[in-house]
Formats: sequence, C-alpha cells, structure tokens
Amino acid sequence: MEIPKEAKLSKDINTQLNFYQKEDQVLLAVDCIIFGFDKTNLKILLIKRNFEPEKGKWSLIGGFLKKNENLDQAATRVLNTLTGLSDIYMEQLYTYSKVDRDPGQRTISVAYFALIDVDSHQFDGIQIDSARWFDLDEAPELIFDHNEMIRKAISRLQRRAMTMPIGFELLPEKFTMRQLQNLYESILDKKLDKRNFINKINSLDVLVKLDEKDMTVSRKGAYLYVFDKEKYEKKVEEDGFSFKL
Amino acid sequence: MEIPKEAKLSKDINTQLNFYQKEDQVLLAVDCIIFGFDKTNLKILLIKRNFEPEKGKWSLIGGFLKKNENLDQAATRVLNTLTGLSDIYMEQLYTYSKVDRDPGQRTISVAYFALIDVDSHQFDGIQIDSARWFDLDEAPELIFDHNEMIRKAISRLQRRAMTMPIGFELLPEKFTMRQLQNLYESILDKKLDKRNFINKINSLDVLVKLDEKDMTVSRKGAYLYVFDKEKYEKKVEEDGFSFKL
DNA sequence: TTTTTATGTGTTTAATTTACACAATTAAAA
DNA sequence: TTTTAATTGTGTAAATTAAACACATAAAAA
Repeated sequence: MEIPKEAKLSKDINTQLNFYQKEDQVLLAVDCIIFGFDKTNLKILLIKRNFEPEKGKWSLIGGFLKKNENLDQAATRVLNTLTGLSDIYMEQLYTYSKVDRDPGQRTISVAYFALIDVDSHQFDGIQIDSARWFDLDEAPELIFDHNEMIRKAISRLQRRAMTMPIGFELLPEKFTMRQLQNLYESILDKKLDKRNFINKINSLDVLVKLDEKDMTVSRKGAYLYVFDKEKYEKKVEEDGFSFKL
Repeated sequence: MEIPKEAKLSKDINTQLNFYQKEDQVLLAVDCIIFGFDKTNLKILLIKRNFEPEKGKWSLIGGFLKKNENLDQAATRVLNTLTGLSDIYMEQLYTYSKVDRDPGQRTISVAYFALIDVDSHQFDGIQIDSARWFDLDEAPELIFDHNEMIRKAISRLQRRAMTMPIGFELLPEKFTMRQLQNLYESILDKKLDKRNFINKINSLDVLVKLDEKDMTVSRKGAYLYVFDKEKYEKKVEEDGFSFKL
C-alpha cells in the first residue's frame, strides 16, 4: 500500500470526550498477511511495489478502509483484488499505529492474516511479476512495519493451529496424513513424531479416511483424508469439544 | 471467481496512488476495559456518559486518537485522564469497525484492556464522570458494542492469566496465596483446588514467601508473598521459561 | 529379482494433572 | 479457662496425557 507524501489532516486537537466533529480523522489501512501451503512449505504472498515511495521494495498487500464497509470487508476486498479469491479464512491480527510508521502520511493499519491452499487455488494473480510466494524464512525485508506484522501473524497462526481446526484451510479438501503433518511442522517450525501425531489427530475424531489413495506421493500411495466440518461443529455444539493438538 | 490480469492489478494500485486524497478518513477511538480486583472479586470500571449520543447510559471510558500519538499512548492517556493513574498494564485487544456501530458518526474503535489493583490505587478519578466499579456479572447494558468488547476482553484475560504472569498486576505488591487463588478463580470463573493451585504456583518458582503475615484475613494469619519479577525475567531470558498455570 | 522410498502401525515409560482430608493456629465466645 | 469457629497449611496416590521408540508393507523403478 502506498502512502502519498502530501498528507492533508485536520489540525483540530481536542481534549478527550468532546463532540466528534472536532476530532482528528485518520486514514485507516488494512494489510494482509497471506499464508499459503503448497503441500510441503508454508509461504507468504508478497508484492513488489511499482510506485513511490519505497518503489521496488517488497510489501504486504493492502488498501484503505472505505466509508461503507467494515474492516473485515475491507480485508476481504483487498485480498480479492489481488488474488480473485473469495471465501477465504481471514482473521484480524493487530492494529499498528506508530506515528511515523508510514513516511508518507499518518496512517493506521489494521493487519489481517489469511489462509489459502496454494495448489487448489490456481489463481493467476500470483503469476503477475509483482507478486510472489516466499518461504517463511526467505522473506525479504519489507516496507514500514510489515516484517513486524508477519512475525506477529506467525505467532498467532502457531497458537491458532494448536487450538482450532484452521490448518485445513491451508490444505486441499483431500490430503494425506503426511501432508497434514508437514503443514503442522511448517507452522510450528519443528519436527513432530509421526506416530504420536497420527494418534493425536485420530483421537480428535474429526477426520474421515477415504478409500482413495494419493499415488503421486509414493510407490505405495497414501490414504486421503477429509476434515469433517459438520462432525467437528456438532461435537463443539453438543459436547463442548475443543480441538487441541 | 474473477482472475485479475497484471494490467488490472497495476491499475488498481495506481488508482489508489493517484486519488489518495479521496480515500475516506475516519475517526479512530480507543475504548478501555479496565479490570480491577479488590482481593475478592474481579470488577470492571464503567462511566455514565454525560454527553450525546447515548447520554446517561453506561459506557467504557474512551477517547479519540490524536494525530501525534500512537494507540498505546492514546489508551494510556485516556486511562490517566479518568483515573489519574500511570504505569498501568495495558494491552490492545481488538479493533471494532461495524459501519453503524456509533450512531453519531462513522467511528472505528480500538479496544484496550487494563489491569489495576483496586485497593492499592485509591485514586480519586473514579469519583468524576459517575464512574463505578461493577462486578463482572452485574455489569449493565452498555452503549454501542461495548458489551461485546468486554466479552472479548474477559476471554483474552483468561488466556493471558494462564500463560503470562499478569495476574500480579491486579494484586497489591504483597498478597496471600488465598488472594491469588481468589483472583484466578474470579478470572477463570471456576473453583480451583487449593492444594493443587499452591503446588502449581510454587513449582513455577517465581514467588517469594515473606516472614510477614496478613493478620486481617484470619485468626491464624496468612503468609504474604511477592512476585519476583527479576527472577521471572531471568528465567525467561536464560532458560526459555514460560509461565504456565 | 532386487532396490528404493515412503506409508502405516502399538507399546512402554515418563510427566503431568487430578482427586482428596486433616491438623494447626488463634481470636472470640462461652 | 475452655470451647468454638474460621481459615491456613500441607502430601500422596491414581488417572490421564505426552513422549520415546522400530519395523514390516507396498509397489514402482532399476
């Protein structure tokens, strides 16, 4: 997201709890940390700015809140503009407000993170040369406080993955146990024991094992699973079940 | 699903750049959920609004972000204005942006929560503006989305209390084990086993037991403890210790 | 036929969490 | 002076959960 230099801000400064009309107004941006998983590695989607300031530098995608939408809608719109995708898991992360965070103009940014499955969504948006997937540990230096946003997003994702069934948002509908384990290893950035992982997942009793096998992955093939969302929600509703890995 | 071409994406970005002056600006408020503990119950501090809209209704304290401060500073300032207190634990909670959340004007609000010890801080501030402490389950209907903010704040506080040593922010410097347990029971809204609680706390090895006793609390008296912040931070630093209750 | 490569599967041990009860202290009351 | 009442302070056993650990199977490729 670009921030123009010629900022035009109200000069009014008031004490707390005054009539609204006299208060300072600000630009409110949304920036999206887009996580993707390609069956092996966790990645983030970045764009290269082709405009000033900070032209040529890598950045999160972003945009400004419009008058007639809320922040969730703004984040969804911004994501859709870049990728063409809709129905994507998104979650508000944190609001960044350092006075000079954007050298162009006073801007407050609400960071969101999104989870998408790279392979299932063969959108062309990332083919354009200004957007690219980066492995988490290969992400370049970003503009403003975007690196800080990513760090916080990773940490939030790690926590969420342990306590909510959001990992499936990063996988195709059908996936192998190994892919699921790879995903968690990528998110948590550590190796997991295969048998303990599978035992744990199975004990949660929210996956359905298909008869179908993925034969591309090994000579033997690997059984495919799907996440049974209805079953999960029923368990939450009726038994107060909570997904804990 | 729409798939943007390179040209289309560039155009969007340039449009944004060229017409930045026309980006909508908004009022950015901060609202503070102030938790207090009076050695028995967890409470929140509310004020009765003395201005329109919604004059006369109960509300969180709040104010507007000024252009020369960041959100943390705004929240600190707002809290200080009401209570006269500084050096208070505060944490950003969530940003609320429903289009018509404030009937007066389009306003986005960043919620913060604060933790203070009611008894140690005999501040005069709560006399002004019809401020009052409410037990959590006796809080009245609030304006706008403030009840929703409180629900989220409670849930965040519950999580934080289990994983960070923030409970001590709600207690006087010296406290008894029973007071600490009362605090956790209030926060988590459930009874805890006395012996298990004490064993757990002691196993963390971050409290110092004083020779001093609090004689007001029972005929026998109860030993006073203090949280050894330096020791805690040293453990975190050197051993990667993490506070888990 | 052998090699290669990834899948699929259980048990034992350690660590953590939970359940649970009674003696000690001392002010106040009898 | 003795009894009563209220609250503190303390440990162990059982249950649950987490962690460590190895080999046979399938099937394509060589």
